[in-house]
Amino acid sequence: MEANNKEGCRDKSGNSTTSAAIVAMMREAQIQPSMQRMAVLELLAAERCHPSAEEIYSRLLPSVPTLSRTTVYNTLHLMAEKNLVHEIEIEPGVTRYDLAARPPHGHFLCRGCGRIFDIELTVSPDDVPGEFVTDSVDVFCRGLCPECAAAGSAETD
Amino acid sequence: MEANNKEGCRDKSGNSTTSAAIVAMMREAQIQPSMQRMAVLELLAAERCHPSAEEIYSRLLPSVPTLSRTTVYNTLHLMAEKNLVHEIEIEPGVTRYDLAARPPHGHFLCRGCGRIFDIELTVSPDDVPGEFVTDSVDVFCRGLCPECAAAGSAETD
DNA sequence: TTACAAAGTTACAACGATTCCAATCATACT
DNA sequence: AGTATGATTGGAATCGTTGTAACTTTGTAA
Repeated sequence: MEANNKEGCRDKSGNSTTSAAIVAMMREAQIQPSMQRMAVLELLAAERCHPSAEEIYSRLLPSVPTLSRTTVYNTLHLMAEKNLVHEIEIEPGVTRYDLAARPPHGHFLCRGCGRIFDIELTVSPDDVPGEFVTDSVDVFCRGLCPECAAAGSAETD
Repeated sequence: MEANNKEGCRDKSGNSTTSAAIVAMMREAQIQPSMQRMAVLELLAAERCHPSAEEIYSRLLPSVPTLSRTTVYNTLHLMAEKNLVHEIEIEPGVTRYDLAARPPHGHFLCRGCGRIFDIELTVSPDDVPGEFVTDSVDVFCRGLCPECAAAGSAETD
């Protein structure tokens, strides 16, 4: 893939969640709010860039120098199990994470810049035909984001 | 995951595609029809079990003993690029493959038996909101297949 | 305050899917 | 035949993730 997403997460949404809210979320999910776990959840709540475990780890390392990769993985697995986060496997080889406490939405992977966007597009479990018992439905789209599409068509003009 | 899919692919659809048809598909996609590539595409056309690269490799090995894993990967990448096959990343850590020459459909991963089912549920690229240029949309569902759901509810009866 | 159990964290080894690479082989065109 | 091009091969290397055993922290009760 020549796409690059190295610039990191641009989408720092202004709504920074307070530590109190973070702790409340974890208590509700029956998860002990340790420092490390709070750091992970806080990162996920503050930014909307669907980071991978590795990205979470390296982004947290400066402020939590003794942090271990294993702890990040343990934490994310625990939170996924307790439905605090969703796992997103839109790219081969990496699992990305998204706060579950958001309105349901689809995801769009841009093949230009490699970024992943939230889009308002969902499918209801009720739409699944047949006698399936459906826990969840994910919608993954691929193509060009508005920016890259504009840049691409500008080039060929 | 305690789910098992070891039994392999049950869904041998009767419609075995002729070698001639296989070759035609490849010619159309501008792919040289080598023995190895034909074997891969033939397997994909004959069975509807969404095999992984490893599964394709080990299933082909008896009849093509000198086959290399790398060739399987090369072939699948090439065919994906030429839109002869689709990559399905419904499970973490493995890419599965599906013949592209089928009516579009969604996929359902059963957490009971681990099998992947085709379901009649798709989303049109036109439904993606905003200025995105959408190449493809995948719908991935998780839950229990009819068999496992029945077995589960029978247990608790 | 000490003691102890339970839970959480850590570093590192191990694993599996995939990719990389250099060598070999097959094919088609002079 | 000779050569260029593309396909195939096997093995090493990479990368995300998981497993493991030791260590640290926390909570609780003497």
